[in-house]
Amino acid sequence: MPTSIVDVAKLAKVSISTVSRVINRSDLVNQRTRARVESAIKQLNYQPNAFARGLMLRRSDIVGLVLPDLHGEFYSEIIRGANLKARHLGYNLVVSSARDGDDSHSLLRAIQQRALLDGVAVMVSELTDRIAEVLAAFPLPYVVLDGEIDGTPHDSIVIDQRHGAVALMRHLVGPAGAKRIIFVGGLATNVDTIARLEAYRQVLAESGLPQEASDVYHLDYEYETAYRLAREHVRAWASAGCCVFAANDEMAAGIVAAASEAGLNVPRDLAVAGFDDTRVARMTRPPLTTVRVPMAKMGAQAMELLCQRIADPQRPRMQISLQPELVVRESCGTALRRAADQPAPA
Amino acid sequence: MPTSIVDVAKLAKVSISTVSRVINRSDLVNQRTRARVESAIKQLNYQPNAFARGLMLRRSDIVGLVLPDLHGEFYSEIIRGANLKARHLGYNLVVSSARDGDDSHSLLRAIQQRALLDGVAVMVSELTDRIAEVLAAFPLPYVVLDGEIDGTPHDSIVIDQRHGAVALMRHLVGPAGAKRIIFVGGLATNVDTIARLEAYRQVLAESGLPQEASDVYHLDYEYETAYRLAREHVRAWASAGCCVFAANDEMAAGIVAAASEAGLNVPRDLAVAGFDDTRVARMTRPPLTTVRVPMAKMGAQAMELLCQRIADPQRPRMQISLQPELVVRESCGTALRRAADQPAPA
DNA sequence: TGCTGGATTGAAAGCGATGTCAAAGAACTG
DNA sequence: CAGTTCTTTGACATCGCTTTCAATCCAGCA
Repeated sequence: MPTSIVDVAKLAKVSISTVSRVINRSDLVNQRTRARVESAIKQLNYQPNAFARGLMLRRSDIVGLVLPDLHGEFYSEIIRGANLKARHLGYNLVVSSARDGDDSHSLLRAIQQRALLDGVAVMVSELTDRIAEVLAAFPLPYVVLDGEIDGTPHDSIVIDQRHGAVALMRHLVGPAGAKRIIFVGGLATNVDTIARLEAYRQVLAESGLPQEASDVYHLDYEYETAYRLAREHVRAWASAGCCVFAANDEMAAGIVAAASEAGLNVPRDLAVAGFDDTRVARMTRPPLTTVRVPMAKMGAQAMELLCQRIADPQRPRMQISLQPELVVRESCGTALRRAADQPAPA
Repeated sequence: MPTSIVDVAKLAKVSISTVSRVINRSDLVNQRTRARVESAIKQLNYQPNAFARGLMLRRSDIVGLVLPDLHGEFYSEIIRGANLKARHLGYNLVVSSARDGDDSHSLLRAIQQRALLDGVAVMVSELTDRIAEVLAAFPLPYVVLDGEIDGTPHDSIVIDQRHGAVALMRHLVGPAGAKRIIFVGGLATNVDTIARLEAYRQVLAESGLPQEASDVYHLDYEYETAYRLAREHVRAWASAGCCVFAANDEMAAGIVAAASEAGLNVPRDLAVAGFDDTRVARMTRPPLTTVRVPMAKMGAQAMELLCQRIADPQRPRMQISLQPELVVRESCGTALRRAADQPAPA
């Protein structure tokens, strides 16, 4: 029922080839003919059929971004960066989330089955063997976001978490002058927690601070949980001259809240640091010292890499590593300050 | 280069018609033949070409969701609800954001131009004439999210903000016992702010509380701004027996923080209410009384409506109105409590 | 044996675009 | 004016699938 190229051709009294040329801005069509065709197109409100077009061209100029979940700022930052870059590169971006009653495996399959995309960037919460397997047989150009840092056989963008966490820890033992550091992380199996915990241990070791197993807590990345834990410990921590390194900003915020309620002054009595530099980091009093993970950049780089792969499927795989950045705010007692209160550059 | 239906047919020694039947689970193909074809498909790792398929079927089973922006929890909630529902209805959902160097108009155009979608749900920050015009000429089934409540010529889902704000205000003047209410909103031109402010005025009027122009502040929905404002006023507000109605949770959180710092007890000295019931609402001490906007539901309803429209393009337009829900937590002094601390049902 | 009819299968006609190639004029050269 | 080139146009094959529609096979039946 919708108008096709044939209708336009008829109305303009030309062949479909000519119409096609006009659409694709080929320059071998006469000015007057072009005008006639264009007016016919307008008159019929004609839109080329994308399926037919894609069938011939074998491309849609659309790339996908699959995230494990759409909650949280990380993801919207990634999307923002990816979107912008994709558009610069001449692609449209569509986003899909994997969770919600469906695991990433089956999502990949869905996309794979009816791929109308030229490529996808996938971020998975865990790069399991199953998923790796699916990817290996993936019929589409793809890149992996935040994959493993060591020789995966995929194009990927990785964040050097370890590096960021080390920087933060060094700040705590250095300028912030911690005598003892409490680590509050997520589950012990969580890859992010693992990386951050390793950095924690490394810096404690290299600076000769005490490493007590009881200084490490494994929670669930939630505000409320950290708040409850802190309520029981803040006084003890404060009197022991501790700093707290929370593995994300939300937990750090919960700890700051508990400390304030206990009448402690952050950072004087208890310094607290977070991780991720999400919106919450600026929503505590005082705002949090944290580590900014360059999410927007990650999205952008992913698109860049993806488009290179689309352009040249033979190109050898690449891994790009991104460095997080230490953001010093008032929650860790120090004179150091940085012009870091602006949103990350796109 | 990728395998096509012809390759499968050859390998299985059947015609492409038969392969097609197997793919589409037609039941008029012999068991043994089917098995042969299926094994060939597996062996070749064959995936039907989605363009060719779409060209014939005139559908892709993919629907789109276009949001003005992907920041914030609203959006992820909408996406969550929409995703789930879309899948139930047999569609895949892709999401696109409109902002970021591109206005929604041009995004719509992009989608429109190369539509591979069966339909879209669009949410625009402002339903300007320009956009309405684009929509009117839209060649695809679509629904509008959070459009205007009065007779737009589109299928749309609207949230009855007014209703929610009235419920909250009545709670403040009733159980919370406010003598005077401060309104902290966004820009005076913002549609959300306008609706909430109207409710504010209405309830003040009906309950005979004072309406001072100076009790209404127009900020920018940001935590920091509200915090700064509150720092100057909280003591005065508290001693006047005020409640604060902030037009979103972030500003409410900023106000709570300022009050706590000033040594005031929330809610005893100053009651504060927010709006939206975002994650932040549970990240203040005490947690915020607020209004939950049923975002997930909105997404789901949008998909439902969209799919109905796709199924029957002739169906008359529909408007669906969704009611927000008052969520009472400790930030407004009251004995009233509700089982409202769980995440919204999907 | 010859027919009817159900179960399978294949041949071929699109779907709506792109792109190749040749044809038709127009313009230019000798 | 014939021959050559350039510009502009149209015919038609093609992409990979779905979907008639007809053909084939074989059982059942008179």
